Amino acid sequence: MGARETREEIVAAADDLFYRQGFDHTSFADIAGAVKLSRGNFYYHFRTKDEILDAVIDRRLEATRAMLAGWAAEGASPVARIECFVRILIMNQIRIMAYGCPVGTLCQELAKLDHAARARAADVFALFRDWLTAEFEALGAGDEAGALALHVLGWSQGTAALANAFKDEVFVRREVDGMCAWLAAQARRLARARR
Amino acid sequence: MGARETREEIVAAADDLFYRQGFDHTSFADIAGAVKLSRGNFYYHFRTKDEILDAVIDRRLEATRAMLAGWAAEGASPVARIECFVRILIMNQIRIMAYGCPVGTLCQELAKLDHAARARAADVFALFRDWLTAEFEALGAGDEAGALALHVLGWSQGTAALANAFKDEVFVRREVDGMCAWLAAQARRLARARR
DNA sequence: GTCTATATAGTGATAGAC
DNA sequence: GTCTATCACTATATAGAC
Repeated sequence: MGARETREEIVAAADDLFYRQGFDHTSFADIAGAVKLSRGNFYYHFRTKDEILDAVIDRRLEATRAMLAGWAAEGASPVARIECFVRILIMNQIRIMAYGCPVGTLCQELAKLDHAARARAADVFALFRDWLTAEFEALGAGDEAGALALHVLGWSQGTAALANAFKDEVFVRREVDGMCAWLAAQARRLARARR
Repeated sequence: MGARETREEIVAAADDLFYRQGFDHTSFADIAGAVKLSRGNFYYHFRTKDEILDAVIDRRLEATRAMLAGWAAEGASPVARIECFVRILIMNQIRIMAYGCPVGTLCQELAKLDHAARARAADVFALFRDWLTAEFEALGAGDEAGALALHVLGWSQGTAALANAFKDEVFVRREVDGMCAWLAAQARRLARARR
């Protein structure tokens, strides 16, 4: 097999394992086993664990950009597009209840490890923040857009954290509905202010 | 030194290290070093790492009960008492920006490790949830109390998660103000409904 | 590009002297 | 109650054969 394809298989497997088991708790042997490679051969593709982490973060940044671009095309209005973001809590509910939010949990783990890649992991959060900010600007939020974006992002993070701790589907549904209602209220308020 | 005191020193050191470095990443050697014990002697006090974790969770449960009891005595009204909870985001801001919320991060790590103590770690969350629920009931929220409690708890979790990722003090301040304003609005709404 | 074999360091955990 | 010495295991990482 070509080195390029093998490398990508490794990164995909590492991405999944880092999410489900955590970065520190996932060994080279785990990843090598998942792609059916010997540990020796593994080092031909990646020399250090930090190199794999960098590649995984790159992959997540790219996947996030693609997802955000998809929502931008899918939603007819800023409200509809922001609702796409909110709904990932429902769409990924089972995985979130089991393993938490992939973005938030990696950031938190790297913070505890005091890892050099900590800032790059937070860049995934920044992609969401900037995308949401642009949508709130399109809604006419002006200077307020950044604050509204962080509020929605934080709200969804908190919902994911408690979904993981309590495994309460009703809670998740209720918070998502609350977010959508809040979003509609903000849209009305901003529309009034614009007149 | 008495075994009791040594044991408590170990648990206090482990509590701190588990918070700052994570449970899995903290070794026996780290804890033994922090309390200036040899690793051999260490095993006289705790036979397994899971035993230390159990003791740390017990300690956190006890500390949380004491804190909640303190707030119950301190605040003159349910709103004032719930504001005590909200303000821990400000009081512990520096540590939260560095290491996240102690409760949330331990729950998330144990979830990834698929650790047996996962449910007991979530019990600390449950203490906050039940205390907040009782306060919202005192505010006249009735059946709604549990949902309002989880909403505040989730909001503070999300704020802690993003505070850790972005280290943005202005954001934390703004969300805390937002929580207090939301709380006041809920109190007004419930007071109206009671009339 | 893939493998086996191996070096080195750290882990949780135990035994037994003092 | 505290220590040193040690065990079995796993981790990252390397060397070199094929």
